[in-house]
Amino acid sequence: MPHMKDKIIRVATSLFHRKGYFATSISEIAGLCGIQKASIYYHYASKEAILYQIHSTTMDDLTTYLKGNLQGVDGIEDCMRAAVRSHVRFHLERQKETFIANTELRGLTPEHYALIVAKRDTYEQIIQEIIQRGCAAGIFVDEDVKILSYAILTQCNAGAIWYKPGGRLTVDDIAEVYVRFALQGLMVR
Amino acid sequence: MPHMKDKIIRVATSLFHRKGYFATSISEIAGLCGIQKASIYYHYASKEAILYQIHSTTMDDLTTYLKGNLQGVDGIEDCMRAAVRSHVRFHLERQKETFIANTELRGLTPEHYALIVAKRDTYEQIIQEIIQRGCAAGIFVDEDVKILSYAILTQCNAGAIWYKPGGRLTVDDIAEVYVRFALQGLMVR
DNA sequence: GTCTATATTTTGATAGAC
DNA sequence: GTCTATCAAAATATAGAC
Repeated sequence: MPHMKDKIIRVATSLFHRKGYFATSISEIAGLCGIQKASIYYHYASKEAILYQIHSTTMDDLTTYLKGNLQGVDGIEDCMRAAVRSHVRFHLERQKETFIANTELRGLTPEHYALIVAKRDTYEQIIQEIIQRGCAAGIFVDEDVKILSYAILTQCNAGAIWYKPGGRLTVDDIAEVYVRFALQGLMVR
Repeated sequence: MPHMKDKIIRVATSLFHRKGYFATSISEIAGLCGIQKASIYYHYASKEAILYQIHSTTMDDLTTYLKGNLQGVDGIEDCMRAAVRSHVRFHLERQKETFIANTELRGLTPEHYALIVAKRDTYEQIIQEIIQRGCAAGIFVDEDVKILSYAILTQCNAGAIWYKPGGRLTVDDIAEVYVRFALQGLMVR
């Protein structure tokens, strides 16, 4: 991707994360890119197109990352560990984008909204299928699979809100806390 | 509280929840209240004052509700159950307000932001103290107390996002799922 | 307490030169 | 690929009549 088109995404991601999509203006994005606001429209058709791009690549990368981390893993319990670990790591390493993906859905056009929700459903289904298999096998607790999956995914997202790179705990430390907590909550005693 | 002042809050809460604070205009709020936008300013000094009012009463009510639900409860484990139950119920019963409280902090002035974060800290400390006592007593797992508390609080907030009143599960059903899942994750085996 | 009218600013987006 | 100039619409908020 050309240089400026990339830079616009990086700057917009930073601003959308800090101030929110609606509170961020095209001129602010342009200003931090060192160009005039009219020049933005050479690269993107609208402000919403920038938001959609962020959503789309974030969801694609998240799903690709999960599939890669599940490759060659055997056993339901280990699959679940790998899935939680993958989810947490991605959310901590791409904090700003995942925060936007979780909170700025309302800025999308109805068409784009539907596309992103479909991507999200695909991702969640991979996780839900693992939980489902564990419940059916009797090694996971007998609770509502959707509630369990949302609970686990959301508690991990929390990390992306308070995590500060370079702090007391590393990404791997935090990921393992969530893996242990989620698995302890899931496994029957 | 007088009639219209109340109605403005109810209408604004609904709009902020559905469209977000920045995407909602004063004229939309006024329109749904059946008055002109200028009349809003007789009741509130600014749009931000409306948002602050929502944040402030929601946090106060949340904390009051928790304290009431902990009254007379003995034992660390039962306190934790009561706390999670209280948290989930409040979030499901006051879905719109708690969603705003969790996602629209950035619309506040720096002064109001500091006040609301202080209220939130007070609330979290009550929960963290219970977890701390459980860890110290050796009945809860030996993990980072802040991570655990954020994980539990956030996973319950998730309910407020997807919960539809009148659906398959009642508020109490859902609360008990979260109580069991959180406690199972916390208790040492 | 609500109205009409308006001030002021800013927004997203477009046209056309270079 | 970036610029200047500009449009049209919408925003928050205020002034003053009733």
